[in-house]
Amino acid sequence: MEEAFLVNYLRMKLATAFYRQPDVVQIARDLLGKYLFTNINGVMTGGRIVETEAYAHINDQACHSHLGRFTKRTRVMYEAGGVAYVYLIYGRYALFNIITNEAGKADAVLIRGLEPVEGIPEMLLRRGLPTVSPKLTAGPGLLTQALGISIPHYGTDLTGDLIWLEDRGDVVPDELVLASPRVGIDYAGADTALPWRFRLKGSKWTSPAK
DNA sequence: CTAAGGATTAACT
DNA sequence: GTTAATCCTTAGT
Repeated sequence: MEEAFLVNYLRMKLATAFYRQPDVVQIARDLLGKYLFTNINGVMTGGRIVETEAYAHINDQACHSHLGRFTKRTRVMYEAGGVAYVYLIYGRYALFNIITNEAGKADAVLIRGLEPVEGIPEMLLRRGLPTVSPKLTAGPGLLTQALGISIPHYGTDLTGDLIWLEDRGDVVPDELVLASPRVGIDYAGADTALPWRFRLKGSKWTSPAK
């Protein structure tokens, strides 16, 4: 087998077919072990996804697009799967979500934890940290800082060369997946019991939140 | 443990 | 048009 082919095979960029699958919960689980990269100002940074949460447009009050809510902020959620939904929370932190499903079915997966792999010196610089620790990328508002993702990346096509995901042949077996209720959504109306938060068992790069 | 921070949104006039 | 409450969190006591 040609080496070039092998490298290509092991580093396959996720295509629209992946993002447009109908089951957002399944996608959230399958994203564990995938790799998220950015190439901003010619600097590549990225890592392995170890924590996600699913948000569905139906039967899910916690989802920004629930019951067809369509506003300036939620507009991209209604595009076909494979674009970035970035929004600001608590006035400070950008959170990165992947839009899934077909156009009009506004599902999303929030990326909450990342194991740093590529461009670690640049990530440290962006985070203002001297050494590598879970404070680098363990948390949804932290990994966006480390990767340089912010509000202007709202709507970015995830099959392009700015922000993208790769399957590197890393398979996470079910026994290493922890499914639990989501974080930070216990406000009026949200179903806090749904086990739609997925974590890689034993990873120190999952978010510290309750 | 708690304060911070600013956009977003719903609820008003 | 305006106001007030809210938030898929983090950093710092």
